[in-house]
Amino acid sequence: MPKIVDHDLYRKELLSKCFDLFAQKGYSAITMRQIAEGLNVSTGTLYHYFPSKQALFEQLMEEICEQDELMAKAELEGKQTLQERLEVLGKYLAKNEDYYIKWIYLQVDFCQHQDSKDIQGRGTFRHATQRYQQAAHDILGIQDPVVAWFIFSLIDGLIVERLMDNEMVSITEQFSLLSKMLTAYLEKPLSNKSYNG
Amino acid sequence: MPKIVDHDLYRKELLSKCFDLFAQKGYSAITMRQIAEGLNVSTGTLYHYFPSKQALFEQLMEEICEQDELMAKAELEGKQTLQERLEVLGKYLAKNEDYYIKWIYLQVDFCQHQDSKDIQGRGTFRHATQRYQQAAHDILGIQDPVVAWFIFSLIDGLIVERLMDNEMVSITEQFSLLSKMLTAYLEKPLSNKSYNG
Amino acid sequence: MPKIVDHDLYRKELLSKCFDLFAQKGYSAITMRQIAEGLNVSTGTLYHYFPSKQALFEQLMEEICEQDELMAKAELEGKQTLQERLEVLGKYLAKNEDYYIKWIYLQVDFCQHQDSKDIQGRGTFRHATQRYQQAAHDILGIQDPVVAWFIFSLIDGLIVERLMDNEMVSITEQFSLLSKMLTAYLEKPLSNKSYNG
Amino acid sequence: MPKIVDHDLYRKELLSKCFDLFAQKGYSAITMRQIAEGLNVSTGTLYHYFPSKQALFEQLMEEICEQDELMAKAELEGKQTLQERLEVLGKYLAKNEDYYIKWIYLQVDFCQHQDSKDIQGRGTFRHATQRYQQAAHDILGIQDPVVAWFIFSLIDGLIVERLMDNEMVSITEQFSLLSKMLTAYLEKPLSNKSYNG
DNA sequence: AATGAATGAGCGTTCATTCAT
DNA sequence: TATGAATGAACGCTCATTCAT
Repeated sequence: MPKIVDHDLYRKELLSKCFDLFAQKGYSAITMRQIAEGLNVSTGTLYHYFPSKQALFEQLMEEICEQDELMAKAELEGKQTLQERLEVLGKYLAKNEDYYIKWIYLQVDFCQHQDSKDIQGRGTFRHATQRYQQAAHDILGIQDPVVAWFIFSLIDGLIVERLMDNEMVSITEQFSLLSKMLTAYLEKPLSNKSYNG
Repeated sequence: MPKIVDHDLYRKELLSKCFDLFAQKGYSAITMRQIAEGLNVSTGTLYHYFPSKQALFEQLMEEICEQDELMAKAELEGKQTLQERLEVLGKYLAKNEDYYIKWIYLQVDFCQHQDSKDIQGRGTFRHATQRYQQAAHDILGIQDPVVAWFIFSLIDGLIVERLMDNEMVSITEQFSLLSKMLTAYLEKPLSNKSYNG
Repeated sequence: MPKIVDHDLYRKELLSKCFDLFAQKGYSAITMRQIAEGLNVSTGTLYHYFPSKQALFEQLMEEICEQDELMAKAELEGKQTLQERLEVLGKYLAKNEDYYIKWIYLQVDFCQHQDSKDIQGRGTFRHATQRYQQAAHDILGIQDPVVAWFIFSLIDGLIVERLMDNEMVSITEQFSLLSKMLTAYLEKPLSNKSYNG
Repeated sequence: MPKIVDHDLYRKELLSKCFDLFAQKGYSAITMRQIAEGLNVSTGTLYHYFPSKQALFEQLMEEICEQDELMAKAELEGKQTLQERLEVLGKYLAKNEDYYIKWIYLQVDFCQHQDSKDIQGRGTFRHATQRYQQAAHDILGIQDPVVAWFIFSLIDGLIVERLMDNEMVSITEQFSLLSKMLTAYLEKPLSNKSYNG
């Protein structure tokens, strides 16, 4: 009888602990030794669960994509008006700013890393993009994809500004402005609402 | 001492050629040898002009910050209305999308790198942030800083989406929407225009 | 204690399956994991039967030495004339060329490995050498040790040439020549037959 | 101006010093660090001259093949009769036994290593084989290829026996026997001299 | 008896950096 | 000024071996 360990469960446990490590130093800069130390295991054990640094990173991305979606959905459940939803979303982002800064770090790393290496895991990201769009419908109740991507882009941009330590930008403040702009825009009776309407 | 002039000139020349190299692979992943090769000089020569990889990177960031601001200003010179300016800015960004994707890569790298290493060059970035805000005034003619940062954040976010290869997002389209939303919002007679307006 | 019997039997069973594994990759290049996989057991089980990689290898050598001698004897049983015996031996070697190539690989590995490491198992090989000489008597009916070692050396050399993928060398052809040369030499009435008579 | 080093010359110098190192421990068992130490350079320098361990080994093989041929030719130059040549060759091999034991170690390593890895450098060896055959003509003045390969195989086999520390085998003694057998065989008037003679 | 998770030293290789020329 | 040879610490990864189960 082997040592009783749920291989897959432990793998996921390790995975979730890697998030901060990768985000803080970046994919290339962090070493497997540092990750192992951060996880309180030996390098050998780390390689027992993940075949390579790249595989570890890709598995992490996938895992986080899933969790991120679930978290966002859970947060917005039951909110009715757009204003209400935006407010909740803004507060949620502001509260979890640190998390989303790390998340952006990871995503940018992933893309940079994808550009130069073999095009593994491209599917993962495509998939994520589609899910995000779907999430826009589900979460915000917005039909127009241009508006949906406007909001998502703004969110990304706000996180990026915060990541750059820009203290002039407040997520809640910006969400408040977004809410007003959106209201003004959507209420305006005349003209087509979006470029390709 | 005419040599000094040559030295500095050549240094800036090398610097500008480093942009793509750092952006494509990331700070940690690219090697001094690769940079030297890309610059068609020996590693010795590279170290003759830059004391270290970190210094090279920091000098590059500073250089790009300056150039970026100049380019943006030049682009928007003479435009009068906000709509006109946004349109020109959107087209400019769309046209130079690849450049700005690289620019974002660089900035994110820089921040990640700053977080973990000695806090060198923090000044550089702070400075840049202030300049950006100033640019909002000068370039877009927008007084309200919240609105200015809204636009800058959106721009960052759009670039990030493009960087992630999100083909659902079109910069010009989004700028068109921004223009309309902004118009609707600013025209609306009632209520205060911004959170802390 | 019937378990002891099983244990030893199973150990020999595993041992014989190791032959190809060591021969194909070499002592240093093959890993205990690969051996375990090749034997369809876990590394733990492998270590249950053999205290170390080195011990496993040494036990293998001993085992093969014994089997090799038995096989050769069995093959030549009942042959009367030298010519007849040489022919049978040549055919046998040609037929089992692959086996003897592997055997040479193993022996060379063993010696190389002996030279550098602790001088364990030196006895094994000495022993084997003496047995080979004895075999020359028994198997070929040759009294003169110089001639006996001539033949053994030639066999080794032919295998080495085949191992080096030398397609110009045919074992049967060479044995045919050996037979003729030996006949011519032994028939020649004059002079002492070997260097040190 | 760079440090003045004849890159290629130094490379060959390092190469020739690697011979013993590889021969003593075997390709897989010796480490690049050990080689570097043996060469009195850093691992970095070693990699400056050789792109990989495999490449180093292959270059070594090629180098030794060339030198080996030259040495053998130089040794036998001017000898007239076959007996004389065999005697000289035997003495030469006996004197350089240690060298040829190492050479065999290297060759066997190379083949084992070739079998399992990419089939690089196969050409090298084929080439060497042909050169050896050519050498048989030039060096020994033997026309019949079967006899030529008989002698080469015997040489290989003698070296292998010595490598296995078989003290019963003396190279000069065996060469003396070879000489006599060959004389007896070649003098014998009747019958065809060799298989395809 | 048998498993496979765990370890950490050590592997082949790379890298920022130094320095003789 | 400019070169590229040299260094050795550190990288991603592997391995023989141990041990809890």
